[in-house]
Amino acid sequence: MPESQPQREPKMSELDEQIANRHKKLAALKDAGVEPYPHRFDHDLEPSGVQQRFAEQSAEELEQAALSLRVPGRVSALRSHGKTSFADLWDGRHKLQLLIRTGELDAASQQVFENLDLGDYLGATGRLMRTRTGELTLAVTHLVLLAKALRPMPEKWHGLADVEIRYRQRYLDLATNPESREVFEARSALVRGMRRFLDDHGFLEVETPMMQLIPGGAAAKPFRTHHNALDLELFLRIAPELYLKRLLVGGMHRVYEINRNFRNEGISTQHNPEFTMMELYWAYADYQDVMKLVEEMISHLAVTVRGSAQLSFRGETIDLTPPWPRLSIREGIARYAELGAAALDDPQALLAELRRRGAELPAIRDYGHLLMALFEAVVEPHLTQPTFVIDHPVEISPLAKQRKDDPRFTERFELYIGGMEMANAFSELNDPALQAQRFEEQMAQRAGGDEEAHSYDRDYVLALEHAMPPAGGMGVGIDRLTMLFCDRASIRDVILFPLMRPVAG
RNA sequence: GACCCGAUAGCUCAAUCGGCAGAGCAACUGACUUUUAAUCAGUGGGUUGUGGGUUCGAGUCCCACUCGGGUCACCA
Repeated sequence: MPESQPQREPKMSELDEQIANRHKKLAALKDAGVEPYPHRFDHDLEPSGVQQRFAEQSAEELEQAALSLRVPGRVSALRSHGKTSFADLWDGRHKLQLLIRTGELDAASQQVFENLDLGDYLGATGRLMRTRTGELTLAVTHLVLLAKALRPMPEKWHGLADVEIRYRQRYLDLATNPESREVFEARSALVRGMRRFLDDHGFLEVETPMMQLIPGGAAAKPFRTHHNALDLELFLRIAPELYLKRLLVGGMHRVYEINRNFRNEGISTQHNPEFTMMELYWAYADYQDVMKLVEEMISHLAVTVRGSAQLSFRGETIDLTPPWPRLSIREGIARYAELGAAALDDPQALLAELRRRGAELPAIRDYGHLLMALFEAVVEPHLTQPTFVIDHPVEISPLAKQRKDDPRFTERFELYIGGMEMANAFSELNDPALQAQRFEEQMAQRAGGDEEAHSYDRDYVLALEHAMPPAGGMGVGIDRLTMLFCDRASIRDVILFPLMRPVAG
């Protein structure tokens, strides 16, 4: 009597039981001489390719053609009707239905079929046909196992919804949620389109150091690392800027780089510690030229990647048709804070206005920092449609040229779209003495409590002393641009493996 | 870093006022020769994130912790 057996096995959890079942099938296959993880599979098309190529073929045309195809894919559904079964092969984008008549399979194929589980990779050989409901179907003559899945896949209908698992085990997200895969395909198309656009405009793609002695080119806290052989403290770059501008000195007059930057700061829906930036430098141009270039580039990419210059983002329609409005820092504040012209020039009035609004006060309270703090508090929330915010204060723009008509401000722009800062650009400062002076001012700010003030890079000043041509330069956040293009609220939805805290234990 | 919200079967989700922890898919057994979220009959599967507490009784209330999401701060 089974219930009287004292050594009865303890009950297995559901997951353990499913895994055990799959291991049993794996063992059965091995016993039958089936290789469960073969090295390769000669195939004609994946399911998407079959669907694409034969979409227009009628049942009669397929019957006449009597095409034999070899198609690989992951088994995503299994419908058994006794002697006839249907399986779906999935390639992450489309499925191809298999028709399997168990009586008509050879012995090896029969073994594979009897030990099949959802999630297994399969290679099917058969004749392409349409069922009486019109479904494009491969009538299988031979089956090979390409890889055995030892754990169950997420449920087929709802897919994987748990955001934590989607980020930690992105492969499950990609394997089950087509809309997630589409985001990363769009991201790839975006980067490809950007490279093509820049190449077509005579820009040369280059690579500059990711490990730097002095982390320059931006205001941010760096990650530290160490080179053993040289016993050297190094920093992961926060920006490639100063190296790319050294290339301008070297006569590479149109360069760009698309790669990762690393900033040791908080994580949010718009921030990942490593993120992708496109930076370009363009000799003999200034920030006005760069504005025209970037509005042309982004609107062009929207049309080629998304099919329209009008994008839906967070429930609003964003129109990327150029030209985009230019809004100076002071104009913006005057418009949205309704401060008089006199107050705009008066640090005390700016401080009073910040206090009145209960806004965060900057660590450094000079004119430029106060003006920017007020801008961020009152203007930024309004910047849904593409807007070039221009003419930033010199105190926060140590790498930019000053305006000739008002040296308190620089020839700089930040591009805002959908409330996100998408790009940052300026007419590049190339006067070595002035640059040295700006670095000095940054060091003073650092001493004054701003941990993220720029570092003094003497080697960069040395390069400028050899003459850097006048140039416009720009950085564009690729992740955020992808968020805009794909209407995603979080940067984690456009980065394949966002940084996550490890699970305890 | 602060605050708010969340975590239930492999997956997607229920569970009324604190009163026997459930469904669908998936798994397992069986039926079925054109289904496609196949269908039908049956079976198994839970330390309700972790650790405490209150209570006759906790998925539910309280405290702490872990992880995640969101907002703010910082920043691109």
